[in-house]
Amino acid sequence: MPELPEVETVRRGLAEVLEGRRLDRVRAMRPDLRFPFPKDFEDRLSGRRVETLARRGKFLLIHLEDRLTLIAHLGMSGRFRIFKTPPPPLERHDHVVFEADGGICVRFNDPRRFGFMDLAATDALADYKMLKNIGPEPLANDFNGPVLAAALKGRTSPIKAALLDQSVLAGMGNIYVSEALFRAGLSPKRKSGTVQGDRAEKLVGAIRDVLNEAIAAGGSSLRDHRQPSGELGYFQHSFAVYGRTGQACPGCDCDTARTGAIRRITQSGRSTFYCAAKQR
DNA sequence: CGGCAAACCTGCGAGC
DNA sequence: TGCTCGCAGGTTTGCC
Repeated sequence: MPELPEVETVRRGLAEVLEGRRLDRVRAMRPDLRFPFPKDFEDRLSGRRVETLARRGKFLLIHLEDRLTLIAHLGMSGRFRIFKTPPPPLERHDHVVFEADGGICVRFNDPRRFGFMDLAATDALADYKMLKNIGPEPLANDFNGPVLAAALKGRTSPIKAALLDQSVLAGMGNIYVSEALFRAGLSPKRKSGTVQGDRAEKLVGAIRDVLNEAIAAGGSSLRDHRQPSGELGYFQHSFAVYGRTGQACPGCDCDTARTGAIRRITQSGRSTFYCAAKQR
């Protein structure tokens, strides 16, 4: 489910109710998600105060007192929901329950269980296996055309695949890659290494714009995503190409009958949507 | 290094 | 109604 905008939406929603609060009790309702919970998961979290919530790519980082960090990944279908005491009955696939002071109950629900949670020392996060090889944050101030161009230089894979590669760029997923390439006018099949100079500059602008707009909309709710408050995101209504096979692309004067308008192709096993007339 | 298929797991909609 | 199939926002692993 979640790409950077959805994870950022979750981060903000949880930060609002959890920062500064003590976790009275944390319970894992099963032994594993994608991976087993770490040893003493519940005991190491219970009783600790939440300091801040951060995000790195699609990873949610919950910093707690005593320099402990809870690392959470939502996989495809994971979501956090906030309830006030008394909370409603547990639902199917509610796998982790956080009870915080002030009558706050947070639950992690994940039908497919591709998500995971782990604990690490806050000061050792840079060495954490799944974080240490991750690429630059697209919304950071120091991310720009030359940085992206350098990361793509010499690569022969399609630009679609490169942007999905979290070691090239952190946080992009299947939706926002298609949308950003459309905005930048770049074919998803273009060789990564040819995205240099102005093309890289334009792509960076497109990536930042689409991510910022999606965050402002609370993310995209296709099926699983909800803001922690329970509200739906609404950026799905702003998609130009994702899931719009056969439709005309917006703001494009391409000849729908001739180009077939928005096409869907498969790249590295995943759907890509694009306009062959506008994207080169 | 690159590319691809398969694996992990459940749910949903389409088609018969 | 019920079955099968294909598809789904992610990531890793193994193979060529």
